Amino acid sequence: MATKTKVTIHDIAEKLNITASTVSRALNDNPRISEVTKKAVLKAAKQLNYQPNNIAAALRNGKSYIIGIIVPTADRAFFASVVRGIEEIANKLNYKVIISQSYDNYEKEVQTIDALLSARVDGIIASIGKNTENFDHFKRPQEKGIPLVLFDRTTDALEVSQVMIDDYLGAYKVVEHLIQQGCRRIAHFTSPKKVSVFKERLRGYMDALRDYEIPFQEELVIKSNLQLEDGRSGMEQLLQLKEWPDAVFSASDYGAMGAMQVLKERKIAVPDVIALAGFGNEPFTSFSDPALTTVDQFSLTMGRITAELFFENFKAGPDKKLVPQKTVLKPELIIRGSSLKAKAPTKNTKA
Amino acid sequence: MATKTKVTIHDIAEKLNITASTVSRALNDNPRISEVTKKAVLKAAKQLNYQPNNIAAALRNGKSYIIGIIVPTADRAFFASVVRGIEEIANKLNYKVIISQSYDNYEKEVQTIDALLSARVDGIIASIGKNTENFDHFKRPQEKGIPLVLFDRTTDALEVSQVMIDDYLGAYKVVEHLIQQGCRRIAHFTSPKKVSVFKERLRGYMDALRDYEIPFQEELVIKSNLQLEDGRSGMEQLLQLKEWPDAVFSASDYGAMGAMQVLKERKIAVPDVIALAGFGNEPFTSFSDPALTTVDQFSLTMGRITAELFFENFKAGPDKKLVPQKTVLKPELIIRGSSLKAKAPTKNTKA
DNA sequence: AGAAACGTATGCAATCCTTAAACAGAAATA
DNA sequence: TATTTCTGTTTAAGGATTGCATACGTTTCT
Repeated sequence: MATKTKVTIHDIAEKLNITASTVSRALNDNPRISEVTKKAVLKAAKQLNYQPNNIAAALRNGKSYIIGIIVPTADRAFFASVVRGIEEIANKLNYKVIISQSYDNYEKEVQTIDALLSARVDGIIASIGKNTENFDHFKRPQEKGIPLVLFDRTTDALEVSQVMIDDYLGAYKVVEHLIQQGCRRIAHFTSPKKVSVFKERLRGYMDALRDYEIPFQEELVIKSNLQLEDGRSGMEQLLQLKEWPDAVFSASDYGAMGAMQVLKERKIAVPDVIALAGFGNEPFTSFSDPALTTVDQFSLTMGRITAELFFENFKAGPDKKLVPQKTVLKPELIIRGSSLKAKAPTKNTKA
Repeated sequence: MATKTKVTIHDIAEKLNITASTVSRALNDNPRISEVTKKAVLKAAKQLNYQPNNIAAALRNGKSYIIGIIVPTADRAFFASVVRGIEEIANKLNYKVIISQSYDNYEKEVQTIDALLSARVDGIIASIGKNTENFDHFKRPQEKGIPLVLFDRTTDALEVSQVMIDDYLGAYKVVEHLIQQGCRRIAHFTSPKKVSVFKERLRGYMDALRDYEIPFQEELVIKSNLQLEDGRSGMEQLLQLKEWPDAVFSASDYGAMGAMQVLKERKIAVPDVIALAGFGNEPFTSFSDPALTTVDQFSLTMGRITAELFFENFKAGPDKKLVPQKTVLKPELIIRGSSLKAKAPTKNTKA
């Protein structure tokens, strides 16, 4: 009972012989309404099984309490964690999140921005797709006064706040570690795409080599999509070289795992003959044998920080032309068996 | 330029000296509007940089084109995949998805339902939290005419459509496989929670034992939260028994991995001394050494099917008191090294 | 004492933007 | 001429919010 079709504040008003505006104020705990009335309203609302209509409120207020998230795909551990972190913070502030996937597809990304704007989200948090080279669509939210924050896959071509990890540093640390383990011929799996994270990792790789006076060898850099299969074929390719590498640093954990599979199949010892390291600290990296040395990206933290930064900017108001903030998280090198040569000391190991 | 504050259909109407309703119809490709007018409207809309206001449309139509998803957590591989599958289908139909996490917390789950109803979602797709034992809050959407579909963690206490895998069958197959490998003392990791999936897996385990005339042993069933740590302690516990088990079937992959870690540390051969099997086909299961035998749940497919079922019900209309459909997907046993004894034939292996 | 001033609690009416039913004028057809 | 057909217009929601107005009781001042 008491569950007719749609109950509105007018129904509550009618029941109590007051007006809808009073009901509205009472429900919003407006100080202009007496305690007595508030209580009566609350009680009647419950009795009638009233459900607030956020849509109507959003129309009136110009605020939907929804923020949009755009990720290439929702089911990669990294993005899933970031989404979780964002939702966690948003939820605390009574915001809801709409999630959309671009599938690394440029057109879809453009459409998605448009759809989110039409949905009247109060802001957008995004990670740019791999194939995106023109960023004009990311300017549209700001033109409309909708704040935008980018994470991980960002670009400096836009004047927006962004949160990322120091991919350069992470890569540098990996390569430095491999060198300290005695490796001198270190291969690198990277992506041909113009994605900042991969460019940075490559830069870190090259700089570490340079700093340790190891010559850069073109033939040791393999460009691919960095998936498991690419790791396999990349490794095969490296094994064709007259001189094998003594380590492979893949810009993605998947690539490293592919390489590990090939090496195991061929009974090539990891890490003793060829050491391996990945990037991302995907859950599976700790379960392989040997466990994979990798770089943790603090994905959950990144999600939280991104959301916090977003809401900070947000509170400042759309008028305040605030300077875009760039937050760079320090990655952590996770040293595991795949790169730990026999005599080297175990340190910094993490499950 | 052309980007003032907010452009509405009235601005377009004014510019063209027609009325807003005509503009609205033109934008919606209503046949009652002439081609000439439509083109003019479209052109003006572009010129003015018009962005449709879905909120206003939703208020008017009583349809938001948003569906809500409730999952315990967004960053478990299984749920992340399901979410991806749902979003994929929803997106094709021009729906957006709001994602909320219940964190397996009952109160939060209740609140979330309420928040989604207030947000005026057109429907809800949910997986029930582990600690939920009262399902009244799931009745509310239907009272309000908002369709609800459950997946994976479902309940028969509600008259709703649901999509799940045949957990019973999956578990049965695992245990049958272990028996065929020669195991006779098979332990099982399960959950103390009243979650259907775990109860079904336990039932499958027991029935397989019974069918093969292996006595059920209370001491071999370990109840825990099924995480990595629980798998470790569960394994430790089993190793205290006077007589060790010769196989462990964990209702979750994490539990199985924990067990594997302990066995490796103690140099107990897997699978020769103790075979292992998990459930879920988490990505990491194929990377461990030995790779973990498990059950694939077709999470992505489950997401897609759930969404399709949802939209099917949806199109039928809220009035049609349609009989709730129960879709049960067949799981696939993925046999890998952790359960394959030396002499047994390799079959059905999958990366 | 009478009136102005003030504070409290609420009502009134407009607004947010889009849509659809009902209606209307002009051209086309019977 | 009467009736459709086309193409729009008028008008009224849809539900919540808010600036301004109002009603009433109390305090303060002359």
